[in-house]
Amino acid sequence: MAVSVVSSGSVSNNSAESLCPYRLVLEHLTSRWGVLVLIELLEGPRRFGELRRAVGRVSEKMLTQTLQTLERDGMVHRDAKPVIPPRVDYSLTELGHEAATQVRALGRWTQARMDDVAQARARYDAAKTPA
Amino acid sequence: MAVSVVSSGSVSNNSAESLCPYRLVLEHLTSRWGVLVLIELLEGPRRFGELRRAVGRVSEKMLTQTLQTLERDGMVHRDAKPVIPPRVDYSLTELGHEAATQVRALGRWTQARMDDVAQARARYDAAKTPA
DNA sequence: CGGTATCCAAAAGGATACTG
DNA sequence: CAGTATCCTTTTGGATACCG
Repeated sequence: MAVSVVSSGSVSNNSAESLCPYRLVLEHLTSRWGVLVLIELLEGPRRFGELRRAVGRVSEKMLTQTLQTLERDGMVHRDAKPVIPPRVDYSLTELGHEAATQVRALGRWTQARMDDVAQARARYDAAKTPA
Repeated sequence: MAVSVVSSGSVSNNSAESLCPYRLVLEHLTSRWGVLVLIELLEGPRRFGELRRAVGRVSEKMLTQTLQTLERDGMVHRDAKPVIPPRVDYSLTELGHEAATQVRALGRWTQARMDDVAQARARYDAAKTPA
């Protein structure tokens, strides 16, 4: 009856605030900036500034936060070189590589299906606004 | 240089507010309640109240919003029976079934890897708080 | 039952300034 | 360069009340 990823039921009712732990990790992987960081890192190691430019419009705060979360979850490896000026390289761990590959697959699937989505929306909107 | 899901680069810089369209759809699929609804519907059609109980602690507002978004994107089919009291069945479209399958796969992978994540976190936290 | 509408609290997110 | 700290705006989400 309830939603579970593993068996046929039960979401493992998230009491109040905290959802089941895996849900939190999943949200990190699929978060707005997490997705883009993972996909970019799939191309190879990147410096902080490179990621910033690659991702587009991220504030330093959010990129930092995203990277720290992914590092803590064991998805991203942070290599800070003790030089002046500072140089920090980020790369995927093996775990992160597995995750990123799946995230990218879902992203690609979505892109490939955007025409279907657009058509569905057109139908939906037309039905809603017949006037 | 920039993150793209399709080629080797470019996130397709999201100018300001709106991200590229596919990113929005991806966020619908991977949203807090979207994930749980898709996974539950993979088990079969569900009524509004059934989904509400299965997902756990969702407000009516959020479940309605989630279902409407997924319906508009063509992932979910809504079948409202004209009876008293009202009865509405939700089910996955073919598109939604494809999406849900991938979402569930990512969810399952995450669950299967939770031990690795926990260990990574323990290491990270230990390194941060050596005192 | 299956919603919609409104209001309010909480969290996410960005701009700016500053540091090692 | 790669952050951290602070402030403020925007978005998200829940509680409540009401409707068909």
